[in-house]
Amino acid sequence: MHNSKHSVGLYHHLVRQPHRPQPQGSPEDDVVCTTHHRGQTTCPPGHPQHQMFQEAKKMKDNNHPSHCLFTPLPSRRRGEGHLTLGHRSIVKPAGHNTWRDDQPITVDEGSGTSTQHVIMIESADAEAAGPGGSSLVKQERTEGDDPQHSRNIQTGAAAGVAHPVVTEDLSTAATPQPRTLHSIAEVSGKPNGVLKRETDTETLTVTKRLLHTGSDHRSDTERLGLGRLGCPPAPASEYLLYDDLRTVHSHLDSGDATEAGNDPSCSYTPEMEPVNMALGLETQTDQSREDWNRYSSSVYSEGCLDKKGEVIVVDEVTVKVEGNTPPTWNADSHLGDGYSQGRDFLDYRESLETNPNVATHSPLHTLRDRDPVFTSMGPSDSHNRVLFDQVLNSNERARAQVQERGATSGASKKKQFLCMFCNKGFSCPQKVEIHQRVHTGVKPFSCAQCHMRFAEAGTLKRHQRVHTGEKPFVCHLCRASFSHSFNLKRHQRVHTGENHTAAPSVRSSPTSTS
DNA sequence: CTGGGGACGGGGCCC
DNA sequence: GGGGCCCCGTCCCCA
Repeated sequence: MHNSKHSVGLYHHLVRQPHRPQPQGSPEDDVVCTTHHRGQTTCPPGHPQHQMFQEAKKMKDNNHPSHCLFTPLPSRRRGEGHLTLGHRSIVKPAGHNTWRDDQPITVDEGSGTSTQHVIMIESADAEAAGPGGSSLVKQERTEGDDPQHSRNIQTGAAAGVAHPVVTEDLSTAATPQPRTLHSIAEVSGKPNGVLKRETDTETLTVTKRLLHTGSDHRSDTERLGLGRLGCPPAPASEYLLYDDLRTVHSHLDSGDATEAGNDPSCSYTPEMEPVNMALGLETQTDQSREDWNRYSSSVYSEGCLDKKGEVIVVDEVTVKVEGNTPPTWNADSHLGDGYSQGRDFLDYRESLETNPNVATHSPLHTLRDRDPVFTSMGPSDSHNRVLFDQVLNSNERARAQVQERGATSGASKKKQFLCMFCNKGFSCPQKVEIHQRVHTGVKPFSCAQCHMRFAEAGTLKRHQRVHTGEKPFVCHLCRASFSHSFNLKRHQRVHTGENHTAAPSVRSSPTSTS
């Protein structure tokens, strides 16, 4: 099974292709729905992921730190792509099952309505294109606005500067419409950057993300609503991302690799709001939102502020997305290989299959129980449903087994705080919160020098020795110094002749202890 | 073999 | 005394 870790924004569901001529005369600012080209051995030239891969490679070749690809702080600080809405609805013209040509989209922003034109050129075979389908989307803004704004629309989609997300048309989803799934893609971080994608496939291919919006210019901390402990804002500003079982997790909001590549400062970081992360499986019913808020609250409640005000910078959060997909349709799983650093993400499905607590903690269950899309699946989706239930049932059985074991051991008492994703137990909630960043990709700690992000404060502190050149760990035998304590210890094995590979690992993987 | 990030456990401090 | 919070040490892994 392939596990890959990406920063959100690496793969963008909708990616602008500014410099590639489109086959149908699409303008240079066309937005392309990036999906998976199943059955294709090579990525099509226009495939945004292919492009991003190339651009990322280019950046890497130019010695851009890899993280720069995903850290467009300045753009964020300029306010580009910030969403202004906490909630919105998009009205699809009646009688249209799909968006085509230049249909205006009315975006009800609550305070006003703007009209956009979305050109969607659906792929010939949406399903063949993989989850999410493949569509060319052009959007125009007819509402009078400044050119810069329009530019933001265009770039925001690709750059992920905004918080490109895909939302679900709840009003539509609430209505039983089997075989048709809806999603609204937030192309830009601004209200005008909205498109709606609708596929008529019979497969569950929804990639939906509810938006967190806020095109304000507050600091990231403020925008995130982080309080003293980085607590999230009220539920009204929450947003969720959820994929269905078949949705490729690598439907990431990409950065505009082209722009990023052109930016010598590596300042464009297509990051998402922490809560936009591809946790998948969530829906925006009130109940589930509340559940998620509880979760996200815990996620951001710890250590997100720089108490010293010097080096630990709270900023946007890089979100990692679990890129595993079923092998049969994960045509793009390789795309993340060039970018990931550190260990791979846990495979959600794998964790779900082994997670005994998934029945009570996994958003997957929430999805099944509450997601209007999920529940609206028609008979043709029964197969998916069966598979899904099989997974859940196995999880429940495992959960019961673990509970039995826990009842007879003291471990359950000592590590009573369980990760909602992998069910790993921890001794205190803070540990869980930190641990869950493994799954969520939340990295609240940003280096002021290089904007690298870290999930833990200690890691940032250690990282900064890279900049300071401090190497406090000195070998007393050879005077070699190291910035990393373990590197010293490892180095000393050279002197002792100890085979560092001989020592068995006592650290268990996050999935092995559940 | 080294550099460096990810992840986690443990301990200290404070309330 | 217990829990929350934070820091540090440690190990793993990859480049």
